[in-house]
Amino acid sequence: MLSALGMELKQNKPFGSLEEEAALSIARTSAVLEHRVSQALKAHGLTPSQYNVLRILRGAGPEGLCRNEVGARLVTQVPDVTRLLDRMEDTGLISRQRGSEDRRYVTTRVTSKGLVLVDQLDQPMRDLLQEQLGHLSKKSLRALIDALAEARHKP
Amino acid sequence: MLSALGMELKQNKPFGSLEEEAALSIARTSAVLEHRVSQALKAHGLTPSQYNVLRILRGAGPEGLCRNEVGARLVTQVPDVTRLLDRMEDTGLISRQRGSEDRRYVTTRVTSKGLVLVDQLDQPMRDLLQEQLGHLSKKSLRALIDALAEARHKP
DNA sequence: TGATAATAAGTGTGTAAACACCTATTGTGG
DNA sequence: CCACAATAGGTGTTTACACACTTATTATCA
Repeated sequence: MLSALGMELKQNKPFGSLEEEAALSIARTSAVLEHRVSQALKAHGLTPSQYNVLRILRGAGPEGLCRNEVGARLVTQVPDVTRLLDRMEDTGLISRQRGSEDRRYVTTRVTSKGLVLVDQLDQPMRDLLQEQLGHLSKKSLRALIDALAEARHKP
Repeated sequence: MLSALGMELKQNKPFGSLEEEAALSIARTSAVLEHRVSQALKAHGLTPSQYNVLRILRGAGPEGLCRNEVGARLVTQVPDVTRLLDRMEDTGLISRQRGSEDRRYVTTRVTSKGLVLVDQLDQPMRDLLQEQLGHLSKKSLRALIDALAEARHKP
């Protein structure tokens, strides 16, 4: 008997191990969920990373954050935060200001335009999340979150 | 008290919902795992998608598969399978042959060079998988796989 | 049978990712 | 104090992604 994922990928041989099936399940699920999010954000001219930045900067408040802090808080690491922020500055969603005491730092802040956009996206994103994962029980979600945390933290 | 993921992302406010935490956990875990795989494959000049193609074509055997079938079996969908295969044909890992009965089809097969490479990668990839997920119990893995399958299949 | 739909594959183009390398500024120890 | 490491940020370039559009071939059915 084939696993659910095996059938999805038209695979006609079983997985080599539970670990392999888990790894592929994680990758597959992430891709499926992110694709939907990406589609929803595209209507507003945002990529998932850009949306993530907006949320991070909204959370940081008026003091803003330096580039590396933004990068560290991204759910999905991107190695080129500079140009990610460049693009967002070009579209007026964020502003950047070179520090005065320590001139190495550049403080990044969300603009009012960016704030309006991210606020406006809260409800649709919540709805999308409910549509995607709302059918899972609290217990399933908890188990999922815990198992994933365990997977990320090697002993 | 903060969740584990919350601390990882230096987030100072709790998640809005369990669903949100689950979605971010999935994305985060997938990114972390794939990054390691990507690093390991880079030494052999492969991307994760290319490695996936090699495994798919090895599984398909000598009859090969047409482009769309390869695309359908990819764990992470890519909208441009043609050029993914182009690059692999350029590096001699796969071969392509226009069909004779139905000339719309192009059959893609793994070459002996590609086969050697993918065979050679089996053990290192198994080792990496064990390193990443080997510390999870069978029960945890099963729970994870099941919860992810549930997440992918909306009611 | 012949217009038309459906299927398979490929192309063009703008955008973003990935990686190594470079510049500017500040902190530190001899 | 000054060489030098450390930190913060940016640049250049190659490669890959994503989307819409196009071509080629076969199936369908009025």
